[in-house]
Amino acid sequence: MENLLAESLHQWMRVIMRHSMHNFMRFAKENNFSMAQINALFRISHKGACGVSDLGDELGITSAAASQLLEKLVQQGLVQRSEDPQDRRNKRIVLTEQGNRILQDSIQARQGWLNQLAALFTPAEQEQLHQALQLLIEKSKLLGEDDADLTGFRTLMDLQKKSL
Amino acid sequence: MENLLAESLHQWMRVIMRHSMHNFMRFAKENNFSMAQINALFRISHKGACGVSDLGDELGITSAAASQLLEKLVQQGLVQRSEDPQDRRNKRIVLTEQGNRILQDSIQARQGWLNQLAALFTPAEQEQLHQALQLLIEKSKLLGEDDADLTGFRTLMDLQKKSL
DNA sequence: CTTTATAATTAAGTTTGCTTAAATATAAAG
DNA sequence: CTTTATATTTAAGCAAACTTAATTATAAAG
Repeated sequence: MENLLAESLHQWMRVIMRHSMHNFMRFAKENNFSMAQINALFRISHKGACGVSDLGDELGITSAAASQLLEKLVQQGLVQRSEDPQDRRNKRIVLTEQGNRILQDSIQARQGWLNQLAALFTPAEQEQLHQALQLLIEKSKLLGEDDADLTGFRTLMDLQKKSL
Repeated sequence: MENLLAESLHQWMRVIMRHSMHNFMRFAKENNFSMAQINALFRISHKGACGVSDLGDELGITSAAASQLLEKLVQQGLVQRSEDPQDRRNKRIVLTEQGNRILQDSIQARQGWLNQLAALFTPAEQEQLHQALQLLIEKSKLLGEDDADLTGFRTLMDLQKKSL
């Protein structure tokens, strides 16, 4: 790795993944949610009120699939689906209070350990780390969500093609 | 939130997830891997040589399911499955060179943006952030992987039960 | 008004990822 | 040796999450 900070960031990411994913998946399983469903709750929460096709695009599935997914979430009382009064072809999708609670619980399941971690530091260290993280968070806002093709897709797809 | 650092950590986690997950899932989809498969590659890489049932436990599935999952990975040339000479009931599961390459590519897809982020800082900032992250990584080692029930499962399950 | 376009849903069928139960092979114990 | 236990695989079947195609409802354009 060319860059010391980049290396640290990658290392930290591995730590996060190892600690978080197991609990998160256990949470999903024990409460009978699919990853797709929880993912949908996240996206709905993040986008605010949005339409069915929008959500499908967001999740990378067809609008038909999104509609079906939503139907279940509505039946479970996690999502409210109402007509858009402006254009009645559209639906407005929002989380119910309960849906938001489930989302929060899933976040807690995934990152509850961060609270324990934070408690391990002295107040001075906490202050220093807090500032460092704020710096990272600030700069992250300059980055778009999609990395076009800096991600190594091409090489992999070539590789796959040859191996088939 | 009671703690400033904990709050920053949660916030930073949200940033990481938002940036990483979309690219990661797109990677999986475009290259025709399921999450289960990539997850398996991770676990195999992390545990080193291990048996089929071990892997199943790790992934939270039956050994039959693990066997089937592995069969596909073997056919794709990503995993090598050989007899354990010590106890020939056991299989030794290891990544092939190609399997490891796919794993690395998937990591790149997920965290390639971290390189861009790192490049946004001055050398002095990079040094400061590097040290902060190393502090976090160090302390993380003191934490177990499972959080027992600090994760809020109980409250959620009660809630679910009532709503059914 | 009639046509065309758009948003969501429904229907039908496929694939995937699991499960349990049965089969196979090896090891360990009596 | 025979029995019992363990590790993996195979077989059969099920449920979830998609897909495409058809349907319904509304909006916008001619």
